[in-house]
Amino acid sequence: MKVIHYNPSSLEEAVKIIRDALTSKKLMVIYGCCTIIYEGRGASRLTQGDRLVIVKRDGSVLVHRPFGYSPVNWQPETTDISLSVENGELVMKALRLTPREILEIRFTKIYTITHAILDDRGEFIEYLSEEEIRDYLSKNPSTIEEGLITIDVEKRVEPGFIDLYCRDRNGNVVIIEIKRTTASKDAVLQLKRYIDAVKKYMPRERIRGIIVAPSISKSALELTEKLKLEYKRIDISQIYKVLRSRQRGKSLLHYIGKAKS
Amino acid sequence: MKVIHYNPSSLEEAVKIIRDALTSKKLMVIYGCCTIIYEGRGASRLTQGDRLVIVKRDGSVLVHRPFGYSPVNWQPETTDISLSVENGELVMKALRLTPREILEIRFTKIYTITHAILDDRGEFIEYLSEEEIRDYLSKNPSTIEEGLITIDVEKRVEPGFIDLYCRDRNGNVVIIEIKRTTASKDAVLQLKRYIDAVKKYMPRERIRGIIVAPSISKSALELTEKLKLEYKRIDISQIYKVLRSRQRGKSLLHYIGKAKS
DNA sequence: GCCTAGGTCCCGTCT
DNA sequence: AGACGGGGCCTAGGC
Repeated sequence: MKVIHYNPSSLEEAVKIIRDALTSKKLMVIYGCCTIIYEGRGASRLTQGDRLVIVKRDGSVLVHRPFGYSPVNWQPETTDISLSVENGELVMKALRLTPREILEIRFTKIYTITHAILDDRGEFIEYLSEEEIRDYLSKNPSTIEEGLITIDVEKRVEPGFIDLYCRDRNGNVVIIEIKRTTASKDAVLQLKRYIDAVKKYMPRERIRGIIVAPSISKSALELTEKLKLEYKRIDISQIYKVLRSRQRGKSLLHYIGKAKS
Repeated sequence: MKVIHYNPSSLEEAVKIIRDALTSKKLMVIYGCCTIIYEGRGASRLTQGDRLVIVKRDGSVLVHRPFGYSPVNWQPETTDISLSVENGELVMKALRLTPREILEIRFTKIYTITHAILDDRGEFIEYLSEEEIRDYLSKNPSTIEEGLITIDVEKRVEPGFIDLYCRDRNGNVVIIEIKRTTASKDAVLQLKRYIDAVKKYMPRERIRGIIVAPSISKSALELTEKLKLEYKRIDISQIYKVLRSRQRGKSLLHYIGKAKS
């Protein structure tokens, strides 16, 4: 990777450098003093100050202030970035079509521009996404309850997708909603919706519903009881350990996340 | 703003530069080749590649790949960033305490480091947040329906907060749920929960529920009808114009967002 | 294109 | 500290 670094002496020069970087699809970082206008789903103004502006090769634009995780303004993947100099300001406009939104960055001063082509073909591997936990539990339903049998995974019903559609040792239908983190009231209501939908098709069957999560909020647990649903705690780090031991070679650090039950 | 730019010739030199920038609370941008390990609420690995790493003065860390809005790995506001050189790699560890999470960036090569103190005291002004729309509608309930009177705003009931608690021209209680963008099924269910909660206290009254939004999804509209609720479209750009005309001096661009009804 | 659901969501706010 | 809801959420997947 070769990083090229400029201290443009004028905004006109900066325009040339930025235009070059855009056409050659480089990643670009600008330190500059700017004001920002955004209009689209919402609308905002940011008065003058020093910021870091990042333009990526797919046209995504990020404006960062000196603190905080989130960009103060942004545009995800724009096809259309225009540049001009107006009234002594370098104006960069990033237009997005759906939804129709415009981000306008007006630089009064550009301190430095760096750009480079990043050679990034790295593989991103995620462990213990909800999907992975669902896969594990669908193959090991006894983790949830002895005698449970998985009938369907991600079963489509009217309101959405049922994580696990099972039957218990007594032959009852059991609908399972999995959460990777603390289950909230929303999760319980989601489960209730699925049960109501399934009940329509089997009005005479007893249908159980279980929230499966490492922890649950107090009000969510109350709601669970009120709606005659169940909550089953699972140990994520336990699943993690089992999966790790099966994937020898992929050595992982000790799992440090701990959720309360 | 003074941006300082380095091309460190060794990882040891890079450590010194980064440590300096950290202690003087600067914003720092690193172009480097690295692998990344994250463990916390989830866990991930990213194999080797060129990336942009940003460290802000509050200790937030962002790792960006050459495309996309989202950082591939991150840490929002860490108190503890440690640096070392191990086996020919510069290791930066950012630790967060609640939730307990660790981000480990292992650089095999650092191309450039820039850092600066950004003087950013700009004011960020947002227009038409849900709160602003709610304020407007509470003062102008006839926008929703002729004869409507606002009784309470953000009224606390068991499941949460009712946006607007009103009475119509016939004296019926009207519960209003406002959405700034397309209303989803969740919004409709939220409204239903509020109505059910209020019905407990006034079992004999007729209680109407209205979803107020610039647009609504097809299935949400069906659910609205099924639950005998109502949907009222509002024109955000109209409210925008009225508010703009009242705030003379704050000239705004023409509102470009258009949501379907 | 719309809609649904997840996310290391982040973030503010309130208890 | 947990809990709850909003966000220009973003992003992936289905239809």
